Amino acid sequence: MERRVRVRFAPSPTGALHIGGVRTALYNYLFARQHGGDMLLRIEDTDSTRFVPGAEEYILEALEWLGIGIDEGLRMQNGEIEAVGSHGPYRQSERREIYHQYVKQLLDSGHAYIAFDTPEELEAKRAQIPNFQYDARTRMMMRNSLTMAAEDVKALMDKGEKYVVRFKVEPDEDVHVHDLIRGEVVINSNILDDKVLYKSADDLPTYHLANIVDDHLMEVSHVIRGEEWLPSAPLHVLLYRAFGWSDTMPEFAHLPLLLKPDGNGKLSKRDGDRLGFPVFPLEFHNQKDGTVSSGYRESGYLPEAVINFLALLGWHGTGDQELYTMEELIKEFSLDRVSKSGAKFDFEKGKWFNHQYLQLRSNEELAEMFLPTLKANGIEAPDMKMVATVVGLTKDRVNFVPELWEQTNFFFVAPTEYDEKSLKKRWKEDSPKHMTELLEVLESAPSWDAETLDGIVMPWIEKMEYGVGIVMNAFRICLVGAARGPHIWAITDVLGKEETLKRVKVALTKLGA
RNA sequence: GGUGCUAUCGUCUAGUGGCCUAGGACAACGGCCUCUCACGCCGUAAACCCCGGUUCGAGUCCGGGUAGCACUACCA
Repeated sequence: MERRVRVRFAPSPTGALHIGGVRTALYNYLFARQHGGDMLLRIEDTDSTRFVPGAEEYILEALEWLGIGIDEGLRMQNGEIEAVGSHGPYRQSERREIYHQYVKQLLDSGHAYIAFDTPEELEAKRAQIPNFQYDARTRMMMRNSLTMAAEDVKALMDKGEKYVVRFKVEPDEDVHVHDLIRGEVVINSNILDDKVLYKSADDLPTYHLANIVDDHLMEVSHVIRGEEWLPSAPLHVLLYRAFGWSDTMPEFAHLPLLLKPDGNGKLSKRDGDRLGFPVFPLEFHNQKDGTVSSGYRESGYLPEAVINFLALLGWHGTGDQELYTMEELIKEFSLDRVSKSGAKFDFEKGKWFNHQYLQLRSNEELAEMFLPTLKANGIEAPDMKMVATVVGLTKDRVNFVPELWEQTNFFFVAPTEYDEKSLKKRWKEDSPKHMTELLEVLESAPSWDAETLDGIVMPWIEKMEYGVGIVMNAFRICLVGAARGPHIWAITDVLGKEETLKRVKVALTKLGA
């Protein structure tokens, strides 16, 4: 009996979508596509205190930008959020009634109980007893429906006293979790505590309950999530069993964590700020705390580069291939080739990926993407054909679109000053004389194309025995303002005869004739 | 503290008992190309956490240690 593959990505709208979360979404997506299954998106907003406005839109927009398609649940379509599928609603905050029903089932079957202990009382217990845990050993000394008479419980509830529902974990049992990446993980139930399944604070279930109920109801076949969930997986197995859903319990796969590039620990938002790279796919303006976080998209990353980079952080194909399109990833991906150990986030390699994918985009496309940077530098309405040409001449030397500016600025703005180091090395005593003569040679050019210019300038240099490097580098300084840039005839080609000659003349006046 | 997971070049990783004098990529370094700066190409340096065991043979299997990480909330 082969079940239809259905996976879900279930983020919490508590801020921008972390890059580790993006990778989890990606792996889910690849797995779903490969098996011809469904990729669902569900919003896990059961913590009303941590809700951040705009986070949900952000998450959906980020996935859309990256090309991680959603088949069911919530998705962004042309800037609008839409819900598709027959297993909704797909926001947990809208599923209260459903959870009520299942909590009742657990209560009725004796798998859960009501507890009146306040957060303050629990705090006191923890302070009083070292390593205090609400479990089989301690629950009989707490204020709950196990220790109190039924009528007292009812009385308290009728009085409106706040209470939570806790899962009753049976002691002394080895709970087996089968993990597709790690194999069999066994944990004794003694170390598990009687987790709160339903909170009194906001009349919503905790993650654990909502997660199991939803995955069951939404017919999820595989739960692919971060390793931080591995310790609570036994609890989830126990919950499936308590509900009587063991037969259809999903398969688990716990992904390795993304670690800080330096030092130790999990990659965090702060690392990005500290080391100067984005930790989020898109720029995010947090309305709750007023912070702004930079994003890959705004930093000039191409979505396909981010995807490729992320795919290889914790997964590797069978050969030496490093460059993968989404289609290739869908074909090649497999959970048993996912690493078990955490991966330090190597931002440098990300740059390389972007460089690779930048080369694959057309000059016209890149010119369009370059526009905002040009505008920021005061170039308002450039000739797009010219921009495309210039981009084509320089794209192989940059990793990001905005970097194109430092490679091409001299095409748009004539140099007003000249790089000192270049002058020292390339502007010789004879340079003014050479440039003055070169001016005449160029003036006489029958036409203004690379071939013609090369055909008259080179023989002239040779005849005069000036040395190609001496003349050309001085010429370059006149046009660029420094000893850098593409081939000189490519530059003159874009600049045109008039501008080229003008720049040489200006240089002669500024640098001394 | 407890429980669990993990452990190959600086980093991401290949490696599923002999093909490993450990392969690839990023970064680093050197060279080539060249009118410059880059790109590109070629090359160099660089790793099996430690100790036992199993085996004819261990990076690969087992045990112990050590280290790192995660979890240990009415957060997810």
